[in-house]
Formats: sequence, C-alpha cells, structure tokens
Amino acid sequence: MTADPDTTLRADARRNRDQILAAAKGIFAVSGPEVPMEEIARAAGVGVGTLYRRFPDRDALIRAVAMDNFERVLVDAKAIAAEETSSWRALVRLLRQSVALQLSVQLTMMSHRALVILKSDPEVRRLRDEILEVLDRFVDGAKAEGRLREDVGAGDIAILFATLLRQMRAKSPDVAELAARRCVGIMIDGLGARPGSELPGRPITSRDLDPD
Amino acid sequence: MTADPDTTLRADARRNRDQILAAAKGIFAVSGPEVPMEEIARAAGVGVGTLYRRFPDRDALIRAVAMDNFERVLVDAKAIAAEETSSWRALVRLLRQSVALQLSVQLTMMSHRALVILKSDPEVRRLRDEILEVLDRFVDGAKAEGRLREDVGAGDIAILFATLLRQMRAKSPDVAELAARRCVGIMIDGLGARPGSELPGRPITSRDLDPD
DNA sequence: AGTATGCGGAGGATTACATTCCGGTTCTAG
DNA sequence: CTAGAACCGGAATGTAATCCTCCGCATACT
Repeated sequence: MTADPDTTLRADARRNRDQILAAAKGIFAVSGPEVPMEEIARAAGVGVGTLYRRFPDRDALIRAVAMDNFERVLVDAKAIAAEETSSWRALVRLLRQSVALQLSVQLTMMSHRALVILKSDPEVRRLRDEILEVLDRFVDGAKAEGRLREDVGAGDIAILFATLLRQMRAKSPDVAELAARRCVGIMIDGLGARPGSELPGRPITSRDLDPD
Repeated sequence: MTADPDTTLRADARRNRDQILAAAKGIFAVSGPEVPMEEIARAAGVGVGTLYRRFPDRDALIRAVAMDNFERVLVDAKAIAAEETSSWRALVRLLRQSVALQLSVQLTMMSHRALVILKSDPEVRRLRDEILEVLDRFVDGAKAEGRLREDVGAGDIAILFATLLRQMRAKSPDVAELAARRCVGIMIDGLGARPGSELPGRPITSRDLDPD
C-alpha cells in the first residue's frame, strides 16, 4: 500500500524517521546491516519502539536505506553527467565525490542479507539498474575518449570501489578517512589509460554483478 | 611450556591440527575471526571437541593462525628479496604472489579482536614488524629506482592491499578470485611512478599502522 | 482543551555460541 | 597381535546477545 509517509506522518514522527534513516546509513556503512537494532536507535536518538514502529523489521529498514541511498547517488550521477562534458572526468568526479554516499552503496553490494532484499524488491532493483546504466555510459565514454584503460568494465570499477571503501580500522577515524581518499586516488590512477600491466581474465561488466 | 607439538603429537592428531589451521585460515580470511568455532571444525573435517583440545580457546587459534601466516609471508618475502634485483619488481611480486597468504594477513590487520591479540603477543608482533621492515625496504628501493610514485608509503600499500583483498561477494568464488587479481593489478598500475593525480594528505607509513 | 498519534525502554521469548564431557575409536609400543 | 594411552565426534549445557512487543506517559495538531 505504501501510503505516502510524507504527508501522513506527524511532524515529530517525520523527523525521527529521517534521523533513523540517517543513523542507519552511517552505521550500516561502518558495521554492516546486521548491527543490533538498539544501536541504531540510540544513534538516532530514539527508542527501539520508535524504530520498530516506523520500520516493522530489519529488512524494511535495510530496504529504506538502500532506496534512499540509491536515489541520492542517482541524482548525483545525473547532475554530474549534465555538468561534465568529458566522461572520464565525470567518472572521476562520481567516484571521488560520492564517497559518503557510496559508503552505503558498497554496503548494499557486499552484504548477503542486503543482496537478498535487493533481489526481492523490484523498485530498489530498478534504481540499482539505472545507476549501473549511468556508470556504463561513463565507462564507455571514457574509453572512447582514450582516458580509461580498455581492459576494464563497469563491474571492475564497481567492485574496486565497493571493496576499497569498506571501512578500515585505523588509529583514528581521520586516518581511516584519509586512507580511503588516498586509495581512491591510487585506484583512479590505476584506471587511467596508460601502458600498465595486463590484467588477467576478461573485463568484468555491470552484468557480471547481477545476482543469480 | 609450549612443548613442541611436532614431536609430542600422535600422527593423526598432528594431521588434524594442520587441517584445523588451514581451515581456520581460509575461513578467517573470508569471514573474519569471529566465525563460530563449529564452522571451522566442520571445514576442517573434525569435531568441535578436537578443535578445542588442540586450541584451548578462540584466541589461541587466532594466535596460531597469525603466527603461521606471518612466518609464511616472511619467508616468501625474503625469498623474493633474494631472487629479485629490482625492488619494484620484488614489490610487485610480493603483492601478486602472496595473495593467498595475505588473505589472512589482511584479516589480522582489520579485525579488532585480532589486533588485541597481536599487541599482547610479543612473538607475533616481532614477526609482523619484521615483515613491515622488508616491505619498507622494498618501498624505499622502488622509489629510488623511480618506479614507485613518491607520494605513497608502505602504510598506503599495506592498507590498500589489505582492503582490497577482503573477500568480496560475487556470483561465484571464481569470479571473486578473478576480481581480486584484477583489483591488485589495477592497484599496482596506480602505484607506478607516472604523472597521475595528486594524492591528498601525506604518505601513510608503516609506522602509522602501529597500534596505539 | 481534547484526542489521536507518537514515544521510550523494560522485559519475555528466542536464538546463537562457546565450551565441556564422555562413550566409543584409532594409534602405536612391545 | 593386543593393551592401553591418546584421540575423536558431537550431544548437551550454560550463557550472553538480540529481537520485538507492549503499555503507561508525552506531544502535536485542531
């Protein structure tokens, strides 16, 4: 039924819902989608009761987080596509700029649980596919421009990116944050079209990522 | 104490011990060191009882796995150092060849639990430091040869490597395996000394990795 | 001011794990 | 070949962690 939570909800409830979503996003990104519900509630500054009232179970929450994030990434990607004329630069910007957003996209790509939900929800799936399309376009374009090495596919990039951003332990969050940015930088250089080493196997495409 | 398990153990016990260690290494690498003991036992083809008889508790197992792996990596690294005259090539070989071994070195770098054990066990720690020394030498050498970009440190490489190798979900283990190899390849190209993008912040050194 | 809507968080039920224990089995020394 | 020490497997127990419901109280809207 999906009755417009925007209009139906009381103001404070609305606010709480948003806080929960935001908190969940952050925590999921760092610790995966299996963290105790209570932790999420605490981070959102609400009681577990509230959390459960708004999202009947964990899966619903995961779904909501995924939706929210995918939408955001998609918007970003489209904005970048509109602004940037070079596909390569668009790609680079997307990778660099969306670090925060991707933090949870990646989550959604690496967790088994999340994956199951993805598969089962047509709407989430549609969004995901749309994002992959945009990415594909960037990749193709960048190759045509001669700026991206020919032997990689969108799948390679997605995997690389998702893998890299798994939060890493470090002395401090700052170091971790810096490390992540540096890794992305190195990766981008590795993606550049210059005589480098040969990669084994075939390029991994966005289709290779599809579940089942 | 530490009575030489090699000589004291009955033949079958010895075999089981090795199987457990091997299984634990594989599973730890994929799922981290907090997996249920029973899963490890099953993978090793033994009962939980056997597992506990050989390793009194989880920490002991983690310690043993770490030791075993670190030793192996160190041996590899030294062998490579002896064979290879170019530091850059040594570095590349180390990264490429040790994928299997690193699978659990990385583990040992990313898990909080494992980290605690590391810190508490002087012997494991010594091994780790020794590995970092070798890595440092390779890095310095490769820079001197003009083959490695100047703005990275051994810490960057360790982090990058450790992060990349966290097993990723994929349609099949084969794809995951391939993806990992490709990621390493791209990363190596990104590390090459060529005019690339500037990395933010300062190089992360091996010292930056040290706990506390 | 009245009432529908929402809130927090204690607590019961359940599940997942770690670890122990012991009857039965397999080595190996003699 | 045989005795008995050394080992095994895995059922059973105890415990800790989480999920999720429920209900008296608070807050927002009209």
